[in-house]
Amino acid sequence: MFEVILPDGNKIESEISENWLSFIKREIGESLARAAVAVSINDRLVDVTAEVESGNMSVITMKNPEGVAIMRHSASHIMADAVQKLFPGTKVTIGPSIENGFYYDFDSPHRFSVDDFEAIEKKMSEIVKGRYPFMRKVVTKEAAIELFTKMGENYKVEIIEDLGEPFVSLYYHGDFVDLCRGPHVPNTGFVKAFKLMSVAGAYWRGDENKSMLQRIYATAFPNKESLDEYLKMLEEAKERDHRKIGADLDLFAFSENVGGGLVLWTPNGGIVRTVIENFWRKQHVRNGYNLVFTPHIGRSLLWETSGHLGFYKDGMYNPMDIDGEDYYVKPMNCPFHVMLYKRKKWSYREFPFRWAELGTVYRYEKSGTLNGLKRVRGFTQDDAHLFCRLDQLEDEIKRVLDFSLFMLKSFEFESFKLFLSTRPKEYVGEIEVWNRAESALKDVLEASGLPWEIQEGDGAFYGPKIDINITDSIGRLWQLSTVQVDFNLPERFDISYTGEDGQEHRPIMLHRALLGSIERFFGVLIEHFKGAFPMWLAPVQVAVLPVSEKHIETADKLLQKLVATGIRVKLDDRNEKVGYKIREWSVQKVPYIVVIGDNEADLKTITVRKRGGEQETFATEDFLSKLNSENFNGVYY
RNA sequence: GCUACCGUGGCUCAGUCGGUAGAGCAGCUGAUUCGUAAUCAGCAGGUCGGGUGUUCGAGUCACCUCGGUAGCUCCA
Repeated sequence: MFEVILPDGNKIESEISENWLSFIKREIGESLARAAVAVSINDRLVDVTAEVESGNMSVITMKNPEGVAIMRHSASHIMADAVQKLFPGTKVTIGPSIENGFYYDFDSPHRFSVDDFEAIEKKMSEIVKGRYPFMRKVVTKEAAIELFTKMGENYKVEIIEDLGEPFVSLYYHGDFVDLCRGPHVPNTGFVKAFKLMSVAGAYWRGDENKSMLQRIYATAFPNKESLDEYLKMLEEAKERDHRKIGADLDLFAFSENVGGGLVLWTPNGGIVRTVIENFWRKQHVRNGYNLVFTPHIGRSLLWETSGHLGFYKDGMYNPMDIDGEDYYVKPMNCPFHVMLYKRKKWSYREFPFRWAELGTVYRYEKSGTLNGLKRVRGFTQDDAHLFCRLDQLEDEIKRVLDFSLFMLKSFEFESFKLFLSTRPKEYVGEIEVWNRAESALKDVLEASGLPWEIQEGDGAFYGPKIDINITDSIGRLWQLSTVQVDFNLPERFDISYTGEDGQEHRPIMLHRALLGSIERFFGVLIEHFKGAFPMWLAPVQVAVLPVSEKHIETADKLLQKLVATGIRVKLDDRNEKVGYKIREWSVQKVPYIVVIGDNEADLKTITVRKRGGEQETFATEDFLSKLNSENFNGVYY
């Protein structure tokens, strides 16, 4: 006797021993039975061919994310099957579903390349067309080891041995068999739309000391339409790639003569950065911060005390010898800010301190990890360190969070997700202080009303933290802001203040960055706006185009007015047709283009072409004041 | 750092089986003086990322190296 409770609360009783498929068909409906890819029973996913059991049950179809993941996992088996049929001698390892697709890692004498994809996809289609049922078989560990040993699948054998389970499950489809926990779709015909994406190396078990396997990335969707939609989104992301736009709009550059991961800011990128930084400084002063500056290098003693030389030496560049002393290029600004603190004795009355710096730091990143502006070796943190009393902590965190959201919103990021990382296994400081800090952070998160998640044990050893992620204009998540509590550095540098009681107390230190690094932030901004910066950030805000030579004088008058208003404007007096110039400035994504011809001879009114092509005629003075307000009166220029 | 792939004038790309490089755009010069996404003509520009080797001969093959790309590992 089975009692199956459906999601709507209905209870179905059944005496029949059968599999879920026939149960669903009889008790719920045939169409659902056809669509079912798996069954969730008591929050456990099983095959539709599994035996009916009692509990809370729901049918998983491709409409559920789990259903799609199961289908992708099945697709990875099909891909492994196809690859093994086409390339004998290929050994299989693992092939999970991942976000937006799946992969399978192979060990093969054959070097896979995109040229193989067509053949593999064709073979996969054949397997799909065969509608081979996925069949689960539970065998003993020994039997499985014997089977895979005979097949020469030593990676599978290794997995089974490490599992340490007496029984393992195998999945068959056609003549292919793989060790697998399941579940899988009922048959290969459920995989309807798939595409191989790329091939890359991956270490066996993610261990860089183990052998390198060949990973084939692929994706699969419930139908062709959603696959195409996904491929289109990838296209869109590619078009937005800040490296491409950065070159097209001449925003930044790299030079192999300078070195990998070292950014050259061009005049165009330089002005954007200047505007961002001026805005940043202004807002920091408004928000009760003091601006400080510290050197790029410091003596080894500083880094010994901070612990960087102990823990993060690999990320630091080799020291330079100055008068027989080792000096290091800074990978972080904090030790300098601590030294600013240590220059005198402080009273509890003086807290909190908020010291901010756009500090350029250098860190050794492995060459393979460098990526445009997103991952570089020299970058500028929009850093600040706060020193406060424990009783001020919550307030300060709240201020940072509010400030951070204000900054991000100013750059037209609208959607946020927050993460709280808590105490890891290895930590410094007292547990009560940790608890108090964590609960302060939690309270702030609760009060924010924004979506947040806890990442248990993910904090740094020196303190808990909050990270703020933004969603960009095509839905990608980027981590920008971070606030970290630090119990470690105050201890290491032995900093203190005199309390109300006349005793020395240890202050709490906070590290925080709002934009993260200016370089990375710029990269994210470029992709967010697809290079079409809002007017206040655009390198060139207005282009003035005289129709012919005789209009240059008038155009120049307008130019002078704009310059006087603090607008970044370019006069294009080249001997070219208007259409040609329009095209060039449009491609450069300039917010406003003004054509000056006979109609504008007196400059009373001008016709403005906005980005996107729309035209509007303004009284010149009105246009100037519109620009002025959009440009925040030029205060950030 | 590891694996795979890529590297031809400022940019995008062509270059067959190894026989000492070709186009468009950009640039320059000249003509044209023109109303909202490319006017016409001419000129100049590269020794093929760098190095070594194989060969009578290498952009084309091999090895090394630098840079980049996709991942893996890492990311205080």
